[in-house]
Amino acid sequence: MYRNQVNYALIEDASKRRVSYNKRLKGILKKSDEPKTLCDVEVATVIYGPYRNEPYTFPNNDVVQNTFIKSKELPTLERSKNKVTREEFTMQRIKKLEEQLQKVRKENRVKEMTNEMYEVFNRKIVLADMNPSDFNDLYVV
Amino acid sequence: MYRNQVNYALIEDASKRRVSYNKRLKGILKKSDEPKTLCDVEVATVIYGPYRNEPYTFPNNDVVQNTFIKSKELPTLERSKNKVTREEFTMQRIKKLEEQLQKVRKENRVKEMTNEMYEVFNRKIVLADMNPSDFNDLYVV
DNA sequence: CGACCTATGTATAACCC
DNA sequence: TGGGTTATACATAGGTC
Repeated sequence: MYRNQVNYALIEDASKRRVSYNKRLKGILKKSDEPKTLCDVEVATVIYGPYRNEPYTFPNNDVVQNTFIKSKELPTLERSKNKVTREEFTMQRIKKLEEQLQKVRKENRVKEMTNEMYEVFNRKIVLADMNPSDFNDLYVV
Repeated sequence: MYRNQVNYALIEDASKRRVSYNKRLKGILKKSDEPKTLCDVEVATVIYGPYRNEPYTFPNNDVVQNTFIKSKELPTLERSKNKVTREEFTMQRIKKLEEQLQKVRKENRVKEMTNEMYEVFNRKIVLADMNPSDFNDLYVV
C-alpha cells in the first residue's frame, strides 16, 4: 500500500498477494506480541485463509480455545453485544475516513488556490515586463 | 517506542500504559482487518488484560469460530442474509473511502510539488533580473 | 520462497487541550 | 478521558538476488 498507490481491495496477482500476506502476517504477529510486554495485555491471533488447511493460532491454542469456547457459551444477549461492538468499530472507521477525506480535500483546495495565485502572479509579471514591440515575435498558433 | 527510545518493557506509568494500550489495540485491529480485504485471509484477535472483565474477540468472526472450534452446535449458523449484505455494503463503503482518500492525497502531493516549483521558479526570476548594483540596497540582517 | 534494499505510508510516544 | 498534533520509528510494496 506504499511504494505505489495500491487499491484497498483484493490483490489480484496471486503471487503478490501471497507475498503481501506473508509480510503482513509477520507484522501483525509482532505488533500483537508487544502489548504483552508493554501493557500487560495478552493478544492472541487466529489466522484462517487459503494458505493453511486449518486456522492456526498465536501464541498458543489453549488461550484461544478457552476464549472462543467461553464466547460460545455466552448468552445470546452478550453475543449480540459483541456484534454491536464490532459494528461500532466499523462505523467509527468510516467516520474517521470521512473526516480525513474532508481534511485532505480542504488542504487540496488551499494548495489549488495557491497555485492559481502563482499563475496569476506570473502572468502579471510577464505582461508588465512586455512592451508592444514584443508582440512582433508572436505567430498565430 | 518512537519519539524517544522506549524500553521494550512494561510501561511503568499506569496512565501512559493504558493510553499506549488503547492506541496499540486500535492499530492492531486495523492491521488485522486488512488481510481479509487484501489477501483473502481472515484474522481474528483475542484480547485479554486488566482493562476488561473477560477476554474478547475481534471481529468475533463466526466462520473462524466455527471452523476452529469444530462444533456443530454453534448457534451462529442462523446468520441472516440481511447481516451479510449489510456488512458487504459497509465494507464497500470503507473500500471506496480508502480509494478516495488515496486519490485526493495523491492530487495533494502533486499540487504541493507544483507550489514548490513555482517558488523556485520565482526565486530564479528574481535573481536573474537582478544585477550587481542591486545589492547596494542590501543590509545585513 | 526468503533475505535484503529503498522509498514511502503508517503507527505511535509525547505533547497539548 | 479522549481528541488532535508533531516528530520519529516502524511496516511494507516493489524490486533484486
